[in-house]
Amino acid sequence: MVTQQQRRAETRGKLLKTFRDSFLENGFDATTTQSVLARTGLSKGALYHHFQSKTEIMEAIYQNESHAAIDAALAATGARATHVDRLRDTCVAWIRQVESRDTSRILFELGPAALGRKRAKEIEDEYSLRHFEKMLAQAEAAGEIELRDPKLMAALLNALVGESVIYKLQTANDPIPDLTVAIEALLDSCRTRKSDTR
Amino acid sequence: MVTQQQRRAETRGKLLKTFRDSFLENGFDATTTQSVLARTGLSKGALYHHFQSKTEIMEAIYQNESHAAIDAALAATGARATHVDRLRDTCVAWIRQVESRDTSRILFELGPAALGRKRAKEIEDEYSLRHFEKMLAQAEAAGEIELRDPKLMAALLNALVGESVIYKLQTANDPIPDLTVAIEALLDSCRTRKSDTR
DNA sequence: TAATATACCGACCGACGGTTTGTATAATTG
DNA sequence: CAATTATACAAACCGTCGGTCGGTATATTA
Repeated sequence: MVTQQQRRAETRGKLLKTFRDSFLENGFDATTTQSVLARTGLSKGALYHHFQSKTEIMEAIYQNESHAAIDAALAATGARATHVDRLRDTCVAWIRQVESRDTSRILFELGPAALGRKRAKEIEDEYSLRHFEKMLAQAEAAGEIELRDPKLMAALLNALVGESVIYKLQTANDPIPDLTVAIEALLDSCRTRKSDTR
Repeated sequence: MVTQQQRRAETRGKLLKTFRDSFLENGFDATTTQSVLARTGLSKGALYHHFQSKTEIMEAIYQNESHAAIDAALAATGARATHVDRLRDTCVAWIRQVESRDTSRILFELGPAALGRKRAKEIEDEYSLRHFEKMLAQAEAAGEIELRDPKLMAALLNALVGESVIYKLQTANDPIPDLTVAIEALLDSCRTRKSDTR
């Protein structure tokens, strides 16, 4: 006998996975509930039993992907001499891990298109931006930097990383060398005297 | 007797304006062809006589807005001592002019939602990014800076400005002071020795 | 003035996201 | 271990969307 919990998790997972696959294969516009349901063998009843709307599914996919990407970048960044170093290396790790384009397509195409740029940004802020702010706060607490507007600095760092991902996807060029310099420059601009070694 | 040219321009303009107004009032999702046409008093026939698709209208609106915003920023920036100074001030002017939120809502909400982030970026690149690249090229030609990857630098500048606009819209804070520092830092990082006055 | 091209109307279409009613199966209760 | 209830799903159905198409009135051209 199959328990309901098992069925529930299985069906929900299948729906999420099939939506994600369909988006990556056919793009957002071609990812209709009907076509996805046909692929799963499930019906509308199943879909709207597990989710309230198509948007809710898209949010779930976007959120999963966003969290996973950040976690991976953080995991790829070990201990460093200073918080600023660690912050910079996390940004670089973020870019470097974008080898399979799937993650970034979901973050930069699916998100804004399906949820609107505003809502996508909210979800992003909940997690990704919080990490930037936290790392900046740590660096500030350690006396490495001094920030007038920490939230803006976090947003600017985030923008640089995001733009670099898009750049990496659209051109064949490697943005990492220049991005490293750019981030370094940004962080230098708010370094405190005592830690400024130049 | 009314000439066809007059009618054509008038109707086309009315359609564009009403779509734009409706988006700003009701958001993208609520801006349906039917509701807009009801406001104009025109019919579907008229709409699809002047435009091939709803997307084509959105592109036109987005493009108009994008060009106008850049032109305004450039116009607000007079002569400066160096090309780098002028570039920085153009960025600041860009932000400063975002007082009526209409323009930025169209650039940052309508664009990606209606056209997809990819297409929106293409349109942006055609004009906005070209200007950044040109100004960077001038600065480089004058020996002020030295660039390994001019396209990336233009994209990064663009990202900083874009993010600041969003920040300005979502918070009450003024991003200009910190943004100025950030841009300055970015440009400093690729300054040539001879012009480095620090 | 006759012929043609342009501007527009409005009924119509397929497909979309979403709702609702019905049913088999698992979980709970006495 | 029945009887009842809650869960998981099926599928017919609905309103609305963007878009098409044949027809008509007005302007342009020959």
